[in-house]
Amino acid sequence: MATKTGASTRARLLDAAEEMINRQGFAATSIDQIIDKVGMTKGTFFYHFKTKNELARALIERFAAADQQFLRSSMERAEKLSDDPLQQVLIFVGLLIEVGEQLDANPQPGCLFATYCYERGLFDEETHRVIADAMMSWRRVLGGKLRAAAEQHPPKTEADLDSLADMLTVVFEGAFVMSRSISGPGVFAAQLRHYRAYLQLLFGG
Amino acid sequence: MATKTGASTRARLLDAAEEMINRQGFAATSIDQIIDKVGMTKGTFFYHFKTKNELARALIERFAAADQQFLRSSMERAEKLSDDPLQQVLIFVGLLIEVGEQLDANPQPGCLFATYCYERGLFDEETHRVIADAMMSWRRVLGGKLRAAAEQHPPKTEADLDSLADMLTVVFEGAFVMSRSISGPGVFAAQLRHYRAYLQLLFGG
DNA sequence: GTTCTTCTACCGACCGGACGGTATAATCAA
DNA sequence: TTGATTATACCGTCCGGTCGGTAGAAGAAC
Repeated sequence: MATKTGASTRARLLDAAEEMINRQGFAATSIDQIIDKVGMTKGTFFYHFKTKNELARALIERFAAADQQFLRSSMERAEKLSDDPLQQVLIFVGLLIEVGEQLDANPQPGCLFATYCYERGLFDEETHRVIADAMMSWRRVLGGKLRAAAEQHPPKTEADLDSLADMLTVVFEGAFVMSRSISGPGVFAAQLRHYRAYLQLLFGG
Repeated sequence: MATKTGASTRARLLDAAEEMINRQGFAATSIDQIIDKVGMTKGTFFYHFKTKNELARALIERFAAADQQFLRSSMERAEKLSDDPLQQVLIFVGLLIEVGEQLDANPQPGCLFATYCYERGLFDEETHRVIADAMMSWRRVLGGKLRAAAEQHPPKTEADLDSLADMLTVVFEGAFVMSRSISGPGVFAAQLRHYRAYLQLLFGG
């Protein structure tokens, strides 16, 4: 069917672009390189994307959608496994540690959010907003849980719970930089375990 | 004096390049843009740097040297203020929090290490090694202190001290991403305070 | 059931300009 | 004079983007 091939062609372009942008950034990834990789022509590319920057937006929207779905499904899983908000958070971080272990097995894991934010000047406001919204929703979901947890388990130290929620994102993004810069085993898993240990110590275990 | 102007010319090129690379990345920063900004010509640029990638290496080496000096001087200051290794670490992180507050006042703070690692494919092995060495020396210096601290104050939980040292770098780099992506006050300071709180809880205080 | 039209999907030659880089002359202090 | 430094003009390549066109499926009309 016509529509089917069209959709898969678009997806293949997005896949190729994401992989190359991950390695060398957006500006250094030319349209020629992308179409060469998937064996298509320029006409095809510009049929699916009006400009290179529209590709960028489509990419980040796809990435953010997957990110959101992962956030929600992981939190739902955690909620099914315990009724205590603190335990839910710890299980949630535990699920992320599993993902971290997969990332650690990857040769060069990358996050499109970070890639874009280091070439920030190239993208428009709407693209920036997609990234900001994604991060804010992690803060909202995890922050809400942390507040519920704090009610039942008063923290040992005064701590701002929004920035504590942000810290998960911060650790994740920082781990990307470190795992790319130095070759060592288990960066993500180790860092996320520290974050979990902090939560355990803070809320008392 | 000839040498003097030469040196300052070179430095001005490096300054301009760093600022623009910070905003839009390396690939998207053209030599023409750099020389326009400082009001020079191409001949001048290529007298000082054989290629664009040599500029990249000079930039990262200058950045890494400053980073190293900051690491050593901060640790020395901390060592003068206390004899207890744990207190030294906590003071050290406290000094970083002060730096974090300055970064938070900045409109778009950036770290060249992270910028390069998100355009990794563009740089040669030696450039990568400069970054890896810098991160390793943070691990070495802070990790050493943490081991000394752990002897006198046994940690509440089993914790790998190298990755605990790495966590400072991780938090720092992650905070760059977050502070660029969402506009909110005090990202660096808040995140580094969480790191310090973790250390305090872990080693008991 | 064959003609005409329309639509999606794709192709590849081409354009102007920007890119990294070079060649070489001019300037100037010591 | 010499060597460090700066200016100007230029080169070939690659860049993002345009454009005219093709193939083929799906209707619609008769």
